[in-house]
Amino acid sequence: MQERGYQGFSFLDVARSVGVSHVAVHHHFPSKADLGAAAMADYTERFEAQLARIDAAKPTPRRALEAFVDLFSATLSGSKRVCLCGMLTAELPVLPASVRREVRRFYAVNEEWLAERLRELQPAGASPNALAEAFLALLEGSMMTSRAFDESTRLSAAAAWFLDALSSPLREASARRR
Amino acid sequence: MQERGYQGFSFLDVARSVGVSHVAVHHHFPSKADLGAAAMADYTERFEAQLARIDAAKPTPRRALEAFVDLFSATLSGSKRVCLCGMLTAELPVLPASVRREVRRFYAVNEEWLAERLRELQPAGASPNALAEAFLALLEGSMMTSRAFDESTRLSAAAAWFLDALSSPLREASARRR
DNA sequence: GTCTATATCTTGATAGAC
DNA sequence: GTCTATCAAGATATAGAC
Repeated sequence: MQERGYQGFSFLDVARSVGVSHVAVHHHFPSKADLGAAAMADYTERFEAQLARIDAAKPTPRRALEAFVDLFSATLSGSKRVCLCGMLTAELPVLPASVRREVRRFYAVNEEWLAERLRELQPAGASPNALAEAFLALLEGSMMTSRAFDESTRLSAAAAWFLDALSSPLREASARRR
Repeated sequence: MQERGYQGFSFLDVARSVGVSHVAVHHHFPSKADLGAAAMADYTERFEAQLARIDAAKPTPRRALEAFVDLFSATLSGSKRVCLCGMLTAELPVLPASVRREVRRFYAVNEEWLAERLRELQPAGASPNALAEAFLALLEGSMMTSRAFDESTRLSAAAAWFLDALSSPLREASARRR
């Protein structure tokens, strides 16, 4: 699903990767919507666990955001896989409602986490919520182009620029002056 | 293709929208790869024409970039369509080589145009090429989330933030000081 | 839980008539 | 250029045995 999308994977693909018949997969996930929603829900759950792991280290907001970027870099490195949520977002109009719901939940969870860190980092700038949305969109987008060109620098460079623009003390001064 | 992707559209869809049999479509575009590559090539060509239209007005670099953003906003407004290139980028691993080639050409054309405007705007900052890549990724990514949440503000807010962060005089000062 | 067998549908693609 | 007819393949899904 992360490589070829919801429309691009089949029960047979899953079955082969596990070494069973495709009927066995149907037994656990009756419909493709069930399978897709379960995969997305599991993905979000794992992501939440890693967010908790980041928080546990009590990092500065800036370091927390860098660790967040690393989650995306790790997914991308050495594979054709991008963030499952980014992949499914592109296919949203064709997704069953249950899968769509899980995709939106991923955004809710991550944008909330990001907004909290951004609030600590730059309380006087643009709305933390808007910044969180833009940052996540940038990560998802640059992840796609990174894969398309097989250049992992696209993701890391874009993220670095964003964080740099954010935490520049001059920019904070500019925000305060408004 | 802009709504459901390369995998999500069929010859029958195209045929119905034109009012002919799907065989007639095969006559003009023998294979699906031919159809996909032609669509992407046509899309890039139209985009190039609009870039030329922007240039013809001799705008400031900042205004030119804003006009570029408007091209994306216009595509998004009131439909479920996103940029064809963004859509196909997500599906890149499953695309025929001929289609993939056209997708990459879209990036080459637009990133070059953007880099030129960014070079005029902020010669001392981060590499214009890297900024162009990040900006395009941000636009493609926020276009996806705009559609996913039916909130056109996501695209416009993200673009505005980027341009604002770029052209801040304080940021230019910061760049000069390095 | 897993299998074989089967049903049904859609898709990309071709043959050949008009 | 368009049509009807047809094909082969793959996908989702179910029935029923083990």
